[in-house]
Amino acid sequence: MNIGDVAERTGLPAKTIRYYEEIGLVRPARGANGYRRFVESDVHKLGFLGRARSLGFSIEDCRGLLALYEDEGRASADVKRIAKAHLARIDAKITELNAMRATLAHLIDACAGDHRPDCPILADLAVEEGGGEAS
Amino acid sequence: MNIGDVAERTGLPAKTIRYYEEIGLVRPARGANGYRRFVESDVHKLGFLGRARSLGFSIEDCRGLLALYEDEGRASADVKRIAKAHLARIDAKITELNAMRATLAHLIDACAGDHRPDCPILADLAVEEGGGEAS
DNA sequence: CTTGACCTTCCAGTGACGGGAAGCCCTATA
DNA sequence: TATAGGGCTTCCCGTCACTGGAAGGTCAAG
Repeated sequence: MNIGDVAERTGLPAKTIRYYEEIGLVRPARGANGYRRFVESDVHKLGFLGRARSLGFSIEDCRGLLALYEDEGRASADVKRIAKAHLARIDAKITELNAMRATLAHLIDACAGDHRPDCPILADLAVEEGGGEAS
Repeated sequence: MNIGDVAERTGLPAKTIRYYEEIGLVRPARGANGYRRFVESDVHKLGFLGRARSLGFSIEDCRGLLALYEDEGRASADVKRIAKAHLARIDAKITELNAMRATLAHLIDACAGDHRPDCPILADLAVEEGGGEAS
């Protein structure tokens, strides 16, 4: 199977697949013409990678997960540890974004949004002390 | 004022301040010795930038906000538009992260996390169709 | 035999900096 | 006055996970 077919089947761009080979996540064989020749297990691995990436796992996480996936004798605890660490990062990011969202929504709400120059958004960004309190 | 003092007062690393100059967000004067010489308005602008960045505005957003900030005759609607677009991006990101979080939390919950190799997390990543449904 | 799709490698750029080297400048102290 | 140190300068590379594009080789169809 050529890279184009694999791209279609996995939903990953060909560029991405080449990149994954470059960093050693997959090792497709090569045909006499120099083309990459993918077998089913390559496609399967790339699908795995695509789904793990879409869950926000980093490339290094994926490398670890893939190694565990291919290790028949792994302990599920090892996988769970990686997943829990990632979940914690997600939670931290969500918390951060929620805080931003609250501040920003408050400022937007306070801004008339008309032709006049008065703007609480800019006023808040201009002050030295952490503004944004609704008091 | 030298860059070190400005870094301390604004909380921005000196590297970041130099970068902001490089991309034209600030234009500090130069002393005879080649050192950057910051005046109060520079410090104020950098503080503005730091706060806008901490709210997640992109550099290009910041450039626009800064221009509006310095334009006495701006319409608050222009500021509000930028802020609302950013809020929408934040909301999209939060939605995406919540979806990830739900899937991941579900998988983690289903994983025994012991010495045995059976692992729903890997099983889900291995299948072709979008798994993770609690059904 | 040509066209056009597909494949290859290599190089550069993204966003927003951070690390570190090489070298100049300024001040304080011996 | 010599020197030690800290701060400042520019420059270049590295980050993360790709993406775009150029230049050129390969293959199937007409």
